[in-house]
Amino acid sequence: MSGYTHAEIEARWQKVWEEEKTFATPDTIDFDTPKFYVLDMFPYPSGVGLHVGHPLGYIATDIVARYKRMLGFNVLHPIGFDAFGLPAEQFAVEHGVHPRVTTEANINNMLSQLKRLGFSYDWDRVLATTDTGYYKWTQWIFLQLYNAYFDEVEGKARSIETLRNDLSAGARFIDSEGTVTFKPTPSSIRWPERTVDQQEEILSHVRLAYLAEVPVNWCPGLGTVLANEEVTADGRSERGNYPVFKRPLKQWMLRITTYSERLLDGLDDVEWPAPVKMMQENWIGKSTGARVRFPVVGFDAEIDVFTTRPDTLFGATYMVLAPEHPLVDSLATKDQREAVDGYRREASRKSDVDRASETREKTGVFTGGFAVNPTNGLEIPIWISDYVLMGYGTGAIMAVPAHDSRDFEFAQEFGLEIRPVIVPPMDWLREKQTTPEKYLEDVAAPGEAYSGSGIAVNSFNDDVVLDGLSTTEAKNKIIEWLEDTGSGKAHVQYKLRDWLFSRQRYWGEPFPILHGPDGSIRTVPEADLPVALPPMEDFRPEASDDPDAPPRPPLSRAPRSWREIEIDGVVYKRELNTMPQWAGSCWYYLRFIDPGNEDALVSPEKESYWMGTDGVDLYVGGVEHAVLHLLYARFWQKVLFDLDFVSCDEPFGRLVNQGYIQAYAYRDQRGIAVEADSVVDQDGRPASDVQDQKDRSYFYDGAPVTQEYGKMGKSLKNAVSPDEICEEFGCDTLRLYEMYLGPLEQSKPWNTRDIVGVNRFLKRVWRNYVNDDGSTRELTATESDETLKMLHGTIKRVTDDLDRMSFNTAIAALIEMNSFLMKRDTISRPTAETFLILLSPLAPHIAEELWNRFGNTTMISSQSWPSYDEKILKEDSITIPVQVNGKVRASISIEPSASKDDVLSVAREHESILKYTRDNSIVKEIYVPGKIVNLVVK
RNA sequence: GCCGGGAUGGCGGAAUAGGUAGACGCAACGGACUUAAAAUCCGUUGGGACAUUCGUCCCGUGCGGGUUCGAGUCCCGCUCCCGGUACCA
Repeated sequence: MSGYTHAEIEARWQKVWEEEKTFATPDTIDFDTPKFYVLDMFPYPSGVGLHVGHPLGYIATDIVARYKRMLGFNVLHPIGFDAFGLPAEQFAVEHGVHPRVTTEANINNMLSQLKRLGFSYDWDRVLATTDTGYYKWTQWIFLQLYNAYFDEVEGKARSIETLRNDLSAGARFIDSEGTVTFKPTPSSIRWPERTVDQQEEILSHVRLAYLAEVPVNWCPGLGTVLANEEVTADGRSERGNYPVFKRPLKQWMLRITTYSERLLDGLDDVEWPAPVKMMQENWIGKSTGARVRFPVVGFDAEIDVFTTRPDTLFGATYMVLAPEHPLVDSLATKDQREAVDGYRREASRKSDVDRASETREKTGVFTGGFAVNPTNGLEIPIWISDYVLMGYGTGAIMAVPAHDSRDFEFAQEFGLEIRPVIVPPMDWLREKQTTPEKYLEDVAAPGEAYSGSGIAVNSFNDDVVLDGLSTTEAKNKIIEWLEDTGSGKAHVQYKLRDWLFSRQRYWGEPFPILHGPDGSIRTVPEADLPVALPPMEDFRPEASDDPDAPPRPPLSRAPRSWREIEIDGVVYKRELNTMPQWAGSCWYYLRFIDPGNEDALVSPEKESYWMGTDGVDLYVGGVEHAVLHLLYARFWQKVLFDLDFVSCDEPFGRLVNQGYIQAYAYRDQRGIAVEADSVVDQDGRPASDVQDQKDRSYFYDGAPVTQEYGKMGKSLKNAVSPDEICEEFGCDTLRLYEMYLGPLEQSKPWNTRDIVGVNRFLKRVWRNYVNDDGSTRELTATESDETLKMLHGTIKRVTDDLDRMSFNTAIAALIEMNSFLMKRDTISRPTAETFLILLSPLAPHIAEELWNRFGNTTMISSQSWPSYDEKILKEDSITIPVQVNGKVRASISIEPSASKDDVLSVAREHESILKYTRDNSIVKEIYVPGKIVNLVVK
């Protein structure tokens, strides 16, 4: 046997690595050695198996893990499964098998696929969110959330117990809405005078986990409610694409909004891709401005609005409430009642899909009521319109049509007053072919609102004058006035909403919560955790086409012995909702550190070593988790940090998003995707051989098809399985190919045809060291200077490239070195072995095999990463280009240490240069040492 | 609309600090070996002009300007593509 038999080699070493636990991270470890925690985003154990796009990130992290081990780091490189939740459950429902069974089968299938790729995970740490030993601690964290609140005074979470003590002792004060303050305020209540039940009711307003009746995203198609993050822009479920309706339901919520500012601030401290930071920033959506109260004419009520432009208050000529606003009912006058009710009915019937799909034409109805503009005392009409959303701010706005495009459109539609209070800058006025005077006279003439900054005008009353002030100055001044007069105050508004945490599904973590007959809530004692999912034959959700049908969680059909529990003679009912998919993935990176711990979610010593101050050192995953998982996990981490369970505030210090693997796909005349595998061109050649060439037309089963290009997957029928590639070329080839495709972060096309390139490389490596008869090549003891130079140059290149995760260029360097070595008559043992070490993180099996054939009894992975010698890399002479007027005209050979004058005189004397300088004079001479000479002639 | 990211040969990509654009691989073409094919090896390969030869010159990193001795890289203005978001007051 002499050829490169990848199948046999790879199977053998995978077996050895697994049996000898080569890559297991010992439980007791030297904490003085620097650590490196490299993590892949938690995969779902999907039923359809992996395609070649999935392992892209895993290959990258595996290379880094192997590289860092050789550099002497303690490396933690675990893998596990996010196995609860909709995908697993939908798969189970579709196949009519219990999710426990399908989940287990899918995990085993995926584990064997991952093992076949030669990954150096610590297989002893594999976990799944569905393990009772795991979700015990998910439930435990929920209890911590329930028993904590966000203390505005300290800017961090504290336990409810501490708050109770502080309230009794007068160290904190609270109002009926749950605002906690350090000093008493007029609205603070007398805590000790309240009954325990009343106190509990007030505390429910501050707990980080709370039960509330709120308008939620109800998805009858899935039989469950969904988080905002799980609903697409066109109002459908991200999973399954079912319509989603707004509807009020009593649900568990997590008060993530209290962490808005911390979640925003923390982004400054992490090394993440800019787009992900941006998406989180936008999702949190911070706006600064003011809240202003407008008294309602005729009865004792005020409309509270939020505005980012309090400097335009004098220009508020009407108000608009969301149709669902609670004040609407009392505001509507007899004359307008019918119109108002009609509009509200219509608005409530519209799902978000309808609202989005309609043209943005403004609709609305006058309520008949008026409010008073607190700045100038003018009575302004109150309207309702669906362009004001109940879910943002206060659900009401002051309309400044002159300086807000939405208000402008609305005012134009209904003939409302438009009052200019800002003079736009001259540039804008010129563009609109107008002047300040003409603009103030007819503000609607430009056809749009001016919403930028400018100089305030028409803005004064007896106490305050804004006229002449810039927008920033005017804002400050009017806020001061609002606060003095009590009509408003500075306010920061966030777009982020609290996290809806209940799902009406079976396949999730049960809540450790009991409901008393009087409506009281009781937590399951820690000692009784986990609350295990009851085994159920019929676990299906009650899906329905009727958006008004009541949600019936599957657990309501669990045996009474599970649903009800008697404590001290009182019968409590268990919470029947389950936690959402994201719960388990919020903290799995902590459990990997100490997966078997039965006494704590993680031991503090191990946690502080592996998480340190910056958390996971390298986290690789898809950009699709930019807001959902990454925001939720950061939130939980911060709560656990505040409560002293973990040692760092941000869980993922460095994040890298891998790009998608894309591939050509083909659709028939009806627009239906056909198997890309079976498409041929006009000459009958497989499409995969010619797909990037010009003048090709494609056929499937004799009928013409059109070519497109997109993310590899089921829907486009263009998936390629890693199993096929491993079988034909070996997983070392697959690993190299996926990395050689281009930068990790970039999306790039899969081209099965190109794989032969890296496969040829590995075969050449093999032939270079293994003779035709299967014997190993004779290696010499000493090395030529030329080869040494090549070797050290390659060490430098590969090291630098791996440090910046530029795997494609590292492979190119190895290819170049191998091609160089193939041409040498002799190779020394150190050269050959060093080459294999450099190759081993990328193509571990062939490296281990050749290492072994050289007679080594140790594992190649236990070797130290080689270092290079700058002295060897130093050249005796280097070739540098000589430019004339910036164009290369010659190259000269110089000593690297040559002086500027020497180099320039050589350059000037060069035959090809004289041509250009003979008839001209040199006006400037530039020499960048070791790089270039440029002569400027005239 | 707004906010990000990007555009380099036939294709994937390289150029890390403003310093020889196109490393490395694929495909293509020519050649060697072979009865033949596969495999393997060698050579050519951004476009164009000139040259019998060594070669010489011009153009070229989406488009138009600019800064600089010198720009794929920096600045200004566009075009197109991809992603996110969408009446967020």
